[in-house]
Amino acid sequence: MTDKSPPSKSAEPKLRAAERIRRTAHELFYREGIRAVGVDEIVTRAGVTKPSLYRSYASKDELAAEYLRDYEAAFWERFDGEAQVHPGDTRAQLLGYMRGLSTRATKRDYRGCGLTNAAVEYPHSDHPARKVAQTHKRKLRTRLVEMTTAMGARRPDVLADGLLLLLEGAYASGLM
Amino acid sequence: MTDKSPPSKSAEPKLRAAERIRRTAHELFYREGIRAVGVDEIVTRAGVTKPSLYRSYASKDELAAEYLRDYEAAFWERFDGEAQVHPGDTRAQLLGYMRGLSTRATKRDYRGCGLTNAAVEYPHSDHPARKVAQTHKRKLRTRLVEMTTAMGARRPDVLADGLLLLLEGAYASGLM
DNA sequence: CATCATACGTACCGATCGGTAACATCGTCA
DNA sequence: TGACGATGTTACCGATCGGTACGTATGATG
Repeated sequence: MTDKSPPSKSAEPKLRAAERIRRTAHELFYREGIRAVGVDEIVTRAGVTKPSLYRSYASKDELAAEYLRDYEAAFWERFDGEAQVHPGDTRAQLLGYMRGLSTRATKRDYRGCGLTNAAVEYPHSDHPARKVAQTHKRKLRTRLVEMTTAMGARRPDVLADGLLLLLEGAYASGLM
Repeated sequence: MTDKSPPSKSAEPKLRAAERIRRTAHELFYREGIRAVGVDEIVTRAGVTKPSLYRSYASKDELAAEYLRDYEAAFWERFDGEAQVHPGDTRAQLLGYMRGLSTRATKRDYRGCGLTNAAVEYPHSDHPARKVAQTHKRKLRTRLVEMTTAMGARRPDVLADGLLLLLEGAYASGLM
């Protein structure tokens, strides 16, 4: 309403409806779980209609995958953000992320890691959502090995696995 | 068919149908997730019919809660089993459980902790399944504090939380 | 003004969800 | 035998699921 600006020269093919759906789905999927949220509820709360959803997303599963891609992007923003706060100091970067995580995980609306949760909800590896989650966890492990290597760890992969254990433990413990 | 033995003098009020449902539900709920499994699939695979399910269980949610109670019983069996293998040695008991867990968690059909998974699927604390999960995790923490106290830890609760983090991390890491 | 594509809404679809009513059948035990 | 409790059979319910055919508003361009 208050935004009467023209669509500008943005190269984005998607406009307002798709974005509203995207954000509403993100919020609902994270808070209630993907399976627990129907497409009707999404479009209702987004103030749009169902055909608008299916014009931008092939299926609910694809919308879920998109949600997870957004979630992953936000994760890397937080994670890599520490690299800029503590340039060169890998150990401080990790500790920085852990500290931020512990802060977030103790908030009342924390519901764990959206990617891990999706893997719980969709155990089959051929599901779009599961694929995003699985790929991300692999990337994260690779990243952690790079970091522990840079730290000069004697057994970088073992340390990386330990860190992964700690991270997942913090995610899971935060949701209860 | 091959089992023609009479129901014996067992004091169990429940017979064959309820038990078949119980075990089938346990397997399906753990493997596919609770929300992913419909009651029709359960009764079909159990070789019974829907009315039989609802004669023994008030609702699907209650059946899910029952599944989690069974899961929890199996957990304590494993966990307390270590107390008998290493009597008096609390540290060895914990390590023993961790070792057993790491073995199970690396198997291909491992799908994480059923109780944690249920908490992911049902975020609302008024849900029967969620209640079972939440209560269990609290009991486990209490138990861990007792053990770390017995071990003479300087800060038993802090160590217990650390162990809880490790456990949940192992559960979550095992499912991907 | 007429045109035309883009974006959106109305109304509906078949399938499946959890759950139930009513009745037939079976085995057990008195 | 007769009565009873547990189970199976069949058919059904309203609600909700994910998904779609088709008409309508809008806004820029000729």
